[in-house]
Amino acid sequence: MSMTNKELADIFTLVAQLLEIKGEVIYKTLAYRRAAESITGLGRDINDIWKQGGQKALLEIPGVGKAIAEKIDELLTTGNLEYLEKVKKEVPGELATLLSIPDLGPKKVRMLHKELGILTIEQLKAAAEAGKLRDLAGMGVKSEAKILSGIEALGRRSGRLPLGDVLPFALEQRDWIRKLPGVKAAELGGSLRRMRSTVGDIDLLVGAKDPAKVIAAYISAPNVARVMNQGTVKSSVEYHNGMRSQLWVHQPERYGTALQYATGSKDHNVKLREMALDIDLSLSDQSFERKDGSELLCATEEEVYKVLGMPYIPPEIRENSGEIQAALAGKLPKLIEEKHIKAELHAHTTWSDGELSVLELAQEAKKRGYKILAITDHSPSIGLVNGLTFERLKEQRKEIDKVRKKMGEDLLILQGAEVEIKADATLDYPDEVLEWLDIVVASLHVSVRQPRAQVTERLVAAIRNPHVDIIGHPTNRQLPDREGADLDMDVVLKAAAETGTALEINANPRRLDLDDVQARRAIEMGIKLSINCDTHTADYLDWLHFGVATARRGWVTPADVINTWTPKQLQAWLKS
DNA sequence: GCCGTTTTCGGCCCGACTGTTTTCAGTCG
Repeated sequence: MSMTNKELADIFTLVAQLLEIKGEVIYKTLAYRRAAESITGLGRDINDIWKQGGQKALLEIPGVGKAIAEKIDELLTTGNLEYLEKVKKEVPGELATLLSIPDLGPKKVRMLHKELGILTIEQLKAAAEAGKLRDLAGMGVKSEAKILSGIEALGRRSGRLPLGDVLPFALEQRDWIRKLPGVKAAELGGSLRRMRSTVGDIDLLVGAKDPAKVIAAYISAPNVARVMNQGTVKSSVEYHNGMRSQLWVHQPERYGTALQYATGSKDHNVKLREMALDIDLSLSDQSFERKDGSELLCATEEEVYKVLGMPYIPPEIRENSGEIQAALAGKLPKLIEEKHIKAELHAHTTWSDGELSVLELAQEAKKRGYKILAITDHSPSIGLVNGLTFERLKEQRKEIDKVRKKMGEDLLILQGAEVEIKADATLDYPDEVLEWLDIVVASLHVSVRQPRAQVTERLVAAIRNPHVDIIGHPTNRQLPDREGADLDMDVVLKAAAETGTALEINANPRRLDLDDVQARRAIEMGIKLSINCDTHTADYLDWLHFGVATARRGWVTPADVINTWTPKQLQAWLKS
């Protein structure tokens, strides 16, 4: 029985939800949740760990102990989990879906089932409309209405959005708040600040002397559709575009603990709080509180980490995945920054489906301080994008030569191609053409749904071709919904490590492919990465920061990325 | 159910807001 990490994690999440509804001790449900999250973020196929080391190897996964290891073993062996079936006899599995309704938690779900026999969202809706909920213990007219509007909201909202869809709007809101009178500081928090590839709500954190004034302005902003919560410390709103934000306001002298808290991740924060307790301090978004009740205030995040004996940890890696240990040991990586990038190595022109001429693209690259630009138009097998035949490649070279003369020494222009890895695992150009090019990016666009072994073998064949320098957007995923190819990443990474082929982090916020977890594994294996915008118009180059952020989340340093190299270094690497 | 340079047993993060209570429970982040 083969199961993906996600399928496995979903099962443990379901177990956690049902146990919660059942009223099991919270720490047990927490344990299942932690295990589920850990398996999701593992970055490697759990089947491989299991096949190689059996149940014992599974214990190496954080949050997985004896009991859960046994259950993983059972699931991978039989595809079933007896324990889950047992739990379902006590708590019907359907009840878990009710938890997706806002403001409806395990306790209320249990009561709704016990008192009214409600199992599904439809039944709940009918009961609420019939006014049957208001008489239940602890409920009233308002909670009834809230549940109804929550059910409606479920249909409207589609969960997490791609980072690229949210960040520009969120930054506008942040900057608007920064200009409010009395605001000393304002920053994004949560998964946005950590630059996760998808985000839920917008978290805003403000330092100001008069919180009431800030909150009043926030909830009455012109783009606010409705106020969801309103308090003296925090409030939340929904905007007309359907996005939601929540805002915390703290005194400026407490801004450090508050921002640290609001940034998360939750697991990272829990770890910090545990560490604080070890030195008799209780850490909250307000302060460090001593045993005698006195407070230690932090106006900056740096101070928070200093109190705990650590250097500042960049938000992108605050996931409790080793960063705290690294910080304590003085071994935090010096993460890559946008300014380190000196090359765009994946760009399309009007010769295929780009909108800029070779000259215009070169001028854009120079404007942004780049030293190297690779023109990598499509190969011919993808009909729609006007891919180039060898004849047209030769014509294109003439134009590139002209632009080279014009740009002079300032910009090294390489003629390359984004060559299609075809469904039969061959490349769309013969070796003679690939050799003739200065640089070759090979990518998957078609037949991505092939079975795992087949699609993996396709990619490995491309990696092993000596003329291929970079694998573009390796999985071809599209956020938020289209899953990438079902690659055996262990095999892919091993091949890339052996051949010295670079793997791309595509900076398009709909792609971010490789993802952060895969990128981290890649560099641990010594694989070089290439961060590219896959430029089709000038705007694409503005996406670089998304690619850099994904790399930072993967602990990537400038030395891991070929786009940081000088022209000389890059040319030497291409020759080798 | 997991976990351990003060523990293999006894812990396991902290606070705000809402709606229902008349001092609190549930939910959320």
